[in-house]
Amino acid sequence: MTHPPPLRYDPYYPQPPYFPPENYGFSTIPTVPATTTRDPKGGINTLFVSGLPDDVKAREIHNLFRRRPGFEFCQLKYTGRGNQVVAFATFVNHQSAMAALHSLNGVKFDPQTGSSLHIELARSNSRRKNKPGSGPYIVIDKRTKSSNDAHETSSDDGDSDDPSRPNNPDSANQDDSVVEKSEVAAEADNTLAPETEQAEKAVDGTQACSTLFIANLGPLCTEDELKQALSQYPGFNSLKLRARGGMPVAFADFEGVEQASEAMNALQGSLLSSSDRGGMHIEYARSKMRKP
DNA sequence: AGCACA
Repeated sequence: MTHPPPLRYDPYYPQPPYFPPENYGFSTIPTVPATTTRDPKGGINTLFVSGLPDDVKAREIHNLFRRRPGFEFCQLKYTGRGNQVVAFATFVNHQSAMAALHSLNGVKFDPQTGSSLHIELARSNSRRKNKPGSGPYIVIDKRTKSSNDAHETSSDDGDSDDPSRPNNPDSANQDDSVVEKSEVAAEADNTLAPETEQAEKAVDGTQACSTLFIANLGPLCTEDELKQALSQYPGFNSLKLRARGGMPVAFADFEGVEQASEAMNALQGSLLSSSDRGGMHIEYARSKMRKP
């Protein structure tokens, strides 16, 4: 017998996906914010990425998505057949996943070969592996050492934690419930580099800033507790916690926008021990913290 | 939905 399903996540969902409450080596960072799989239609927050060269590294996939607002983690999967490599990138919500999809779909991934990315919504959300020590990206290598390319059936759905089935882009998908294709014309021949210098804007339109605004904190949140969580990330400078009336808010200053973004993406929606109203909500602050 | 300190 396993544990009874916790109803607190979504009492309206008949079989809520169970996210184990263990923290993967971290004391203050939970697994996934509570926004994960809620409604069936807009609830997909994982992207399916194809069109990758066969020598792609998981690190490259991670670097491709890590700056996108709301990014959580990704996994690279070497499928058993041919040279096909696919990746999955998971975001905090459907909205941020779509934003990343639109900004990266069709982008030339390798100028040498001219291969460009094809990104669509995954058929189901990725779940973080239970294995401790899993970093910000995960590699699944199903390539067989012996030549085994004569099989027609996909043999990659053996485990239940398989997030989504990669479909061959050349063959028509015979699903009766076809995932709607992205409305972006993928024919556009844009050689846009993924790392173009642009004033990074978050999903909600806020301007990137090296100071973060943190809300949805519990009334008993302490500065030390928050500082402990933030100082795990490089470039963390200082923290200011101020309680205005009821809910406290905080400002966390980082060396640069990049470091602030990293911390925001990593900590978005995560719980502190003092949290009582759900995970932290983190945005870019409207102005940088003054120098001490 | 909540953004201060100078």
